[in-house]
Amino acid sequence: MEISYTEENYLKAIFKISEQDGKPASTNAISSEMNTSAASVTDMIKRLSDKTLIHYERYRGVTLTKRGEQIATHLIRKHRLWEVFLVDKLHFSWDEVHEIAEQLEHIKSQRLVERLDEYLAFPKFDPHGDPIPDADGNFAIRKQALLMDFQPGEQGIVVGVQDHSTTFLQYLDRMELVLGTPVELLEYFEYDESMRILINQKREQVLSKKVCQNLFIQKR
Amino acid sequence: MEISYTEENYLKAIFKISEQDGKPASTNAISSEMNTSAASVTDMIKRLSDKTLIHYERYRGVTLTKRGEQIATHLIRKHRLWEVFLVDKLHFSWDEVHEIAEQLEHIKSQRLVERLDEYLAFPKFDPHGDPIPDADGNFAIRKQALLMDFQPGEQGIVVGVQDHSTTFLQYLDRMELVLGTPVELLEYFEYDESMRILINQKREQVLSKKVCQNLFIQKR
DNA sequence: ACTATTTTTTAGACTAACTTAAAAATATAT
DNA sequence: ATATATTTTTAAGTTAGTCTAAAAAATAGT
Ligand SMILES: [Mn+2]
Ligand SMILES: [Mn+2]
Ligand SMILES: [Mn+2]
Ligand SMILES: [Mn+2]
Repeated sequence: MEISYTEENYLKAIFKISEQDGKPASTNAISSEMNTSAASVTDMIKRLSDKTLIHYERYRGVTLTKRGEQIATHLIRKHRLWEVFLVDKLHFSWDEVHEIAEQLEHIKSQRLVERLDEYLAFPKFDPHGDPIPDADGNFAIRKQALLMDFQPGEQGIVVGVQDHSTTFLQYLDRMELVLGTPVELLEYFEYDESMRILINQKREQVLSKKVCQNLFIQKR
Repeated sequence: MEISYTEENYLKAIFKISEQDGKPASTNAISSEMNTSAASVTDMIKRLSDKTLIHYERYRGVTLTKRGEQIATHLIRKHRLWEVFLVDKLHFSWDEVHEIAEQLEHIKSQRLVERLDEYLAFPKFDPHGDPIPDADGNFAIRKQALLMDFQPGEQGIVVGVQDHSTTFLQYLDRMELVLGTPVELLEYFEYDESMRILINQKREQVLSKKVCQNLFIQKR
């Protein structure tokens, strides 16, 4: 059965919401994620349900079926592989690639994904530190924590971001807090919940609460 | 103004027909190229005309405006660059790439095209020997002729194909008549218009009329 | 338990892109 | 020149995806 560009985006939205909230995706949550009206969502829900891509009970929210989830994770796989391609091969910066990958993820060719994966040397994470699911939809798991939850003295390396906005990514570039950078929490200021950290074992920097809440660090 | 995926394909079809026939594209020619009904074409012609992408007089056929032609050549540019990528970098064979490039040509990102072009070292021809237009829509010209029109004794190298079908491309692979192969016309048989040629200065081969009509050779 | 608020669905309507069937215009052939 | 054939357009209708406004159901607050 053919799945349209739009249907694919709805499946991806439902996957994202379910993952974030840990419960069925509500009509409003989907409409907000998709920037469409709630009525349009109800409409699409019927279509996806007819195609057995989602489980749906009215007023109860939706969850993906096995097949729906497989399509969603495959889209995420393609999205993230293309982001790796754009950054590693075409030298885009990490704040420029998402929009293009949003288009590229819809290219339909099983063989293309496999060849691309191989060409990129089977990457496990994308340029933002997000895991790239394998062909079966399994995501690599990594023990990571928000800088927010660190105690003074603890060390680690930057491995990902919660916020994917251009402004945040450019801010991190400016602070030389790219993926792989070693950091150590020196001091926590209760007053504004900011933190003083040591970047790359040589430069001290105070980071705001907002920044600390959006930076994933792998402890060492 | 936004141009849809479908509108892009119509512009490309009109460009192709005008180029082939050297005259305005008729409704029927477009419907045949697009695999849609003539009525659908008339419908779309109105939309494209409203957007000033084509010149249109009813019952007279259509031609592209400057802007319409610019969009069409830019699509061809992207299509052929992606084909080079697929063959050169992802090691697809030349008979597998067209379908995927049909999708990739619609990815919208000026910067992506530029980076891709650079990454591929600014190729001037695609894997089928077709010229890749530059950013201004100018095609490289190469003096080439169909093998059909050669005289016994003349030599040259294979530089392109007229027929892009999978079966023809696979036939050429089998005959080791890939792009760049030196050939010499040894003998012409009037009976069935077939030709005996020397491939790569070592192997003799008889080619049918149909093959000779679809193979572009650059004389030397 | 009832009322008020929020969420979701239904109803009705629009656009892009498509179809078939019929009508109109153009081209061709004697 | 007129009849015939071909091409193109018009008319009417379908589907996917969208919208706004109104109705219905579920949730929350006292
Ligand atoms: Mn992304
Ligand atoms: Mn990413
Ligand atoms: Mn092609
Ligand atoms: Mn080609």
